[in-house]
Amino acid sequence: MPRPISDVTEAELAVLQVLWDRGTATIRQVTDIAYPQGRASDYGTVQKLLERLREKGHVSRERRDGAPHLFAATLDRDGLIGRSLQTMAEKLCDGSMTPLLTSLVRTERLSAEDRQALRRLVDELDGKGDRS
Amino acid sequence: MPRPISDVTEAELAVLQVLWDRGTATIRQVTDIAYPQGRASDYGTVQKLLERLREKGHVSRERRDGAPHLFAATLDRDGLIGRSLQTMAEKLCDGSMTPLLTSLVRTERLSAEDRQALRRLVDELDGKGDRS
DNA sequence: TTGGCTTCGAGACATTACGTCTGAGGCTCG
DNA sequence: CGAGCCTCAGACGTAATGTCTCGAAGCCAA
Repeated sequence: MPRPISDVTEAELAVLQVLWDRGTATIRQVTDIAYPQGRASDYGTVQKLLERLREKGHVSRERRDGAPHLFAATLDRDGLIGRSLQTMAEKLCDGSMTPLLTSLVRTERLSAEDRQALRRLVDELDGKGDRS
Repeated sequence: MPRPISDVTEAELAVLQVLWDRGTATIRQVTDIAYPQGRASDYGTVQKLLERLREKGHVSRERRDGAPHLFAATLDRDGLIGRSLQTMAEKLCDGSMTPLLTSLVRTERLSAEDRQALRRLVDELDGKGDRS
């Protein structure tokens, strides 16, 4: 039983990016931005993508009478990042995110400021109880 | 143009895990571990998966005469993790890994030891030049 | 040698995901 | 009324993925 999954696909992500940028948008607006070539069928494509994103719970829709539906992302960029990292941890690290963290710190060329920020973040966590 | 990608698929990952655990293995050995149900066709399945992994350059094969081919992973777990993080950064963060890092530190319930280890890692980086 | 086993290589196959496209119907506005 | 949007729903082609099968070849034991 073959079944590739990815929660948010390539084209869906392009749509999400527009919503992230603009906050809210109509299908027409998303289409104009995400498909500048302006094919006739692009509108329908975007509509389908928004529909699927809505089924997944990542996008909400506001009905307005006399005006086109207004769409907004319910999953923001950070949310998607967290979600993806979680999935990745489950697949590759038995659920633990620590290996990902280690890999990132090792790989990333962190500037001095980055390192400072990171240290501050950790200190912050130290403060907030959870001192296990 | 539809084209979902993932570099390493679900089934391929299962095969890789076996190679990571055992170091090297024959098709038969991988099959026995990854497909305990023991269908007749599983051998062929594993063979195909190994072939595809080899095309992607993630697995190497050693010919031995008189004995079945011996397979080994050329991409280890950390390598795959780094690779995946990289892909993710490109898709979601314009190539920068910093947002991933921040998200991880925020999300992960880091124990005191984890935090210590992380601090040490950062200090280590501070030492090694690259003090931009 | 024959028969049976395993391996190897290659390809066929069914199912699904994904992106795209189309048509029917409804509404508004001129 | 007609034109032009919008919405809903579904169909479609292509590709990916996992599975399955086949023919050829090698090895070993009887």
